[in-house]
Amino acid sequence: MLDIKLIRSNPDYVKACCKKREKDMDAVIDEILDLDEQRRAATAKVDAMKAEQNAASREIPKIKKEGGDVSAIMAKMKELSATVKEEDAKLGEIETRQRDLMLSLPNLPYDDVVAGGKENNAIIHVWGEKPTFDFTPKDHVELCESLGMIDYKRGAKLGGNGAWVYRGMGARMEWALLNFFISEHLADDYEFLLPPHMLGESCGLTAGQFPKFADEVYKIGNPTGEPKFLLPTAETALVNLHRDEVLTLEELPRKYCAYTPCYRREAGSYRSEERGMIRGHQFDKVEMVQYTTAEGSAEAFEEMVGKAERLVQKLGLHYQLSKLAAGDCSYSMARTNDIEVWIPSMGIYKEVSSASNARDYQARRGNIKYRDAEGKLQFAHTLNASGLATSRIMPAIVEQYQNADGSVTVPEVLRPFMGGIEVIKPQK
RNA sequence: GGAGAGGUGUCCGAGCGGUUUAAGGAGCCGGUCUUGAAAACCGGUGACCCGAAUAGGGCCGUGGGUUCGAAUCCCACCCUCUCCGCCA
Repeated sequence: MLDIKLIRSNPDYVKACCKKREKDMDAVIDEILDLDEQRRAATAKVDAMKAEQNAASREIPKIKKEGGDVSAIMAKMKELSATVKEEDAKLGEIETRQRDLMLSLPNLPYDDVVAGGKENNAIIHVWGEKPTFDFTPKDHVELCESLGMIDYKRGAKLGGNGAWVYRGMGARMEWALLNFFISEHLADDYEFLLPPHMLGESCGLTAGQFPKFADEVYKIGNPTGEPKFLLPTAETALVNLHRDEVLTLEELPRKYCAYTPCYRREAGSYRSEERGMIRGHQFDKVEMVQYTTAEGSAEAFEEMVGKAERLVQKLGLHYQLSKLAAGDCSYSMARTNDIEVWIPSMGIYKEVSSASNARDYQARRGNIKYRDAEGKLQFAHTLNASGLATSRIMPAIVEQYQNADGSVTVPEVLRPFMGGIEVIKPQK
């Protein structure tokens, strides 16, 4: 959520920022400002009436005690009470509408984030080189099947389209990847968490998935009580950890990492080129989240990008680092860098990590604060970065590390997590 | 799933319709005293909205309701604890 004071004082800047993201929010912003004036006027009116009620409430017992007659004043107050109720309801409607509109606004991109969509993304640097093969390389779907790593057919039988079963060396490698990532984060003093996968509505609201992207998560209806949803990323859980809390300066930055599957509907986004596990409804990811001070978030962002990059480097995978244009940044984010790994069979780079700085956007939604050096309350900054998502790392590994005989060499850093296995050989 | 108990300010805790502007502690900050500290005593100590304001409003799990007036009464929901049941 954005600061209403900023929208009030500089609506043109906010409008321009939205346009950088290719979102025309002019009408919404104008309505917010209009509602804001209505709200302030209505607040003044209602508050004045309530002050009168309070004064009468103090008088009535006094008069009663002195044996006076209160029927007249009570009749008058009854009338006022009805008016207050009415006006308060109107005010409530204005507030709700204003809040809904506020929640629908995207985060404002940093000034150095360029305008436009995907096509304006810029490559910051490229690491490693495209592997070359003196044989005809196979794609990951074929490799994973022939190596008995992934069972797509039975995955579909169990979970339908976009589901697969890791098995044998596939399951071993998946588990090894997750353990490798976590061990690296532990070494960097990130606290390891395993959060619940079913979250309450307010988690989605704070993270910024709701209301905008409510249709893209799996909802879990219950016969009684409030509905829950399956988290689309561990960020949704981690960023809610300190919701409605005041953190102390000493405990910032807070660094967390968590492993969870990510559940996404991916409605309508499946393309035929995205075969195999490039885009699934459930994939595994280790996520990093930091809570920082306002001053500390820029540095934290660089740290997290660097950490994610190092993971890909240690795996020896060729990748590129991109700085996303405003329109391609996540809705809640002021800045996003993507790490995209080379998938030889597709001839393109695919995102394996997205690192973003939300600044105070999520903190405002979730009321996450800290006390600064002067003792004043400030909204915390939240950042997140995948570290990493496995569902594209494994295709990249099997394709980039494949050998002429159809085997796949296991990246060295994973071997300790796979019982020392060096090569995954085709099954007989 | 059933029964019971409970959710109050940074923490503990009172409060059961109108002297509550949320008692009383503890903690924290400042002061007095002291060589210094402790103790004792005195004063201060919340987040939010509106506003020029030291004026007002709102906040006692959340949302409704009753009332001239609700932390206090009623309803629904959420959460915690205890016991029972169910448990691939």
